[in-house]
Amino acid sequence: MKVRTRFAPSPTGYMHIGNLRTALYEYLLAKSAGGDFILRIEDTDQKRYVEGATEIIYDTLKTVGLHWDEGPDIGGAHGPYVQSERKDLYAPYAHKLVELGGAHYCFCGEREEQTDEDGNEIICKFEDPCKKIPLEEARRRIAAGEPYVVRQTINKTGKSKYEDKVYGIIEIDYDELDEGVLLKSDGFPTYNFANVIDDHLMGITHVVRGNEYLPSTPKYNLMYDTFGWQRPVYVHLPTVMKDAQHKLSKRNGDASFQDLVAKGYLPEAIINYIALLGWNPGTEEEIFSVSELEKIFSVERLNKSPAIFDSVKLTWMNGMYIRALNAAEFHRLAMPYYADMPAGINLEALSRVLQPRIETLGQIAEQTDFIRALPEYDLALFDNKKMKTDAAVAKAVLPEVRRALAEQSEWTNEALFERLKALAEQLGVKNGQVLYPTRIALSGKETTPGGATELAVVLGQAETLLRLDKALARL
RNA sequence: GGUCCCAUCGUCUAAUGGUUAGGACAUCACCCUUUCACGGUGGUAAUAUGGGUUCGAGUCCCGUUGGGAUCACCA
Repeated sequence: MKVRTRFAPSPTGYMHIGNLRTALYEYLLAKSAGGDFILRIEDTDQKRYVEGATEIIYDTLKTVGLHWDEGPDIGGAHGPYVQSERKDLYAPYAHKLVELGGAHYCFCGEREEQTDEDGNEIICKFEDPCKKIPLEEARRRIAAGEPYVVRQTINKTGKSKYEDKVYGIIEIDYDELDEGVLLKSDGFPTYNFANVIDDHLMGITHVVRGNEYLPSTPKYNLMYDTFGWQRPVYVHLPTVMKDAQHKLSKRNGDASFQDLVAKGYLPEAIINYIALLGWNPGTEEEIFSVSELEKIFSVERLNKSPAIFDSVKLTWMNGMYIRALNAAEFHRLAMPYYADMPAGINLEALSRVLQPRIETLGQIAEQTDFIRALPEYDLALFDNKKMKTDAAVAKAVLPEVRRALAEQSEWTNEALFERLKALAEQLGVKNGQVLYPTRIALSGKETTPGGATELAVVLGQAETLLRLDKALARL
C-alpha cells in the first residue's frame, strides 16, 4: 500500500520550529517510501483563526522544499483539504457513530457541570447523565431544535493498547479516557473527531504528530474500531524544547521559522538543523539537503527523548551553508544588507571578505559599520605588541603608505599587498608595521573583516586616501 | 494530583549485553596568518541514583530522583 502522510496545521499564526520539524518528518517518511505528502488545514476553531496564517504555512513549506502532493491550493482526489469546507461531512459520521454505540447525544450545555439528586457534581466527560437518554427521545429533542453536542461513549473497563513506531507499546486504562465532545454545538467537529474522519477519508497510512497526542490516541482507536476502519501507523514525535524545562512555543515569542530567516539564517540550514533534532542518520555526517534526507530517512532512527533547540549550533551550521555558497549567490543574498552603503564601495570585494567571516546574514551590519562612517577611534588602537606597532610607528609609516597608494593604478588586493610588502622592505620594517597601522587608519576598529589591503579594495582608492589623511592629521 | 512518556559530555547525539563510551556544536591550547575569521592539530568534558539479572550492563528488570506531556464545545 502506498504510504500517505499529512501535515495538518491549524492557521493560528507563525510557523514554529516544532511544527516545521513535524512537517519535515511527515514529508520524509512519505518520500522515503515513494509515497504522498498531503497538506490539510485544520480550521475548525473559528475563534483562533488568524488572517494570513495559511499563506505563511504555504510559503514556509515551499521555501524549505516540502512540496505537497495534495492540498487546498492544488486539490487532489480526497478534497476539500480545508476542514471548514468539509464541515457538512462530519455530522453524518457523528450520527453514524451514535448508532454504532461509539457516541451519544449530550444536552448538558456549555457549562457541563450539573448536580444530581444528591447534590453531587456531575461532569459529563466522566459520567455523562445524557448517556441514559433513550436514542428516540434524544432525536426528538434534536428535531425540536434543542442544542446538543455529540459526545464519545467510552466503556470504562479494561485496558487499551496500541503500538507507536517511536515509543513502542502504549497501554492506558479505558477508565482514564474522557468522554470528550466530538461534534460541537456549532456543528463543527472537534480536532478529536475531525482528525479521525479526515485521516481515514484521505487514506492516511501513517499519522505523524507531537507526542502530546500519545494519551488521547486510544480514543481515536476506539473510533477507528467502532467504524470498522483500519487504524493508521502511529509515529509520535518528542517535543522540541527551548531549555530543559520549557517547550519551544510561539506564545512566549520563541523563534519562528520566519524570525530565523529575518535574522539571516538560510532555509536550507534551518531545515538541515531541525532534521537532526530528534533524528540521526547513523553516520557521522550532518550536512544534508532535503533531497538527500529523502533517500536516507527512516523512522527507526527517530529519537524518543525531547531535544533542546540550540541556536548556537544552528548558527554554526548556517555558517557552513554560507561558506558553501558560490560567490555570486552569496553576493546576491547579501545585497539587501548593503542598501545603505555609501557610493563608491566595491560591493563584490566586500562580499568576498564577508563570506568566510559571517555565520548569519544578519551579522553583515555589525561587520560593515565602519564602512558607512569611520568611527571616532583612540590612537591607542595603533598599539600592537605582536606587530610591534604604535602611534609613533604609524606616524612614520603612514605618509609613505599614502604616497605609495596615491600612485597605485591597479587597485586589487594582490597588487596592493605586493606594493605594501615592497614598501615595508624598502623602509626596512616588518610587513605588520605597515599593514597594521594602515588597517587601523582605514577602519578605526580593532578587528575587521579582512586585512589592510582587502579593506582598501572595498573602500576604493579615493576613500582609502581620505581615511589615511584623516589619520595623519591626528598623529 | 491521576495517567502516560523520557533520562549518555553544557547542547545535539553514536554505541548486535563485551569499545580506551565515538562524533558534532560550544569551550581551551597550539599551528596557519595582513587584525579578525576560515582552515588544521590536540585537550577538558557524559552513561542521574540505588538495587537486581549476567562471566560481563550505557544497553535487560524493579525502585528512587529529576524532567516533560495530558486531564477544553483548542488543536
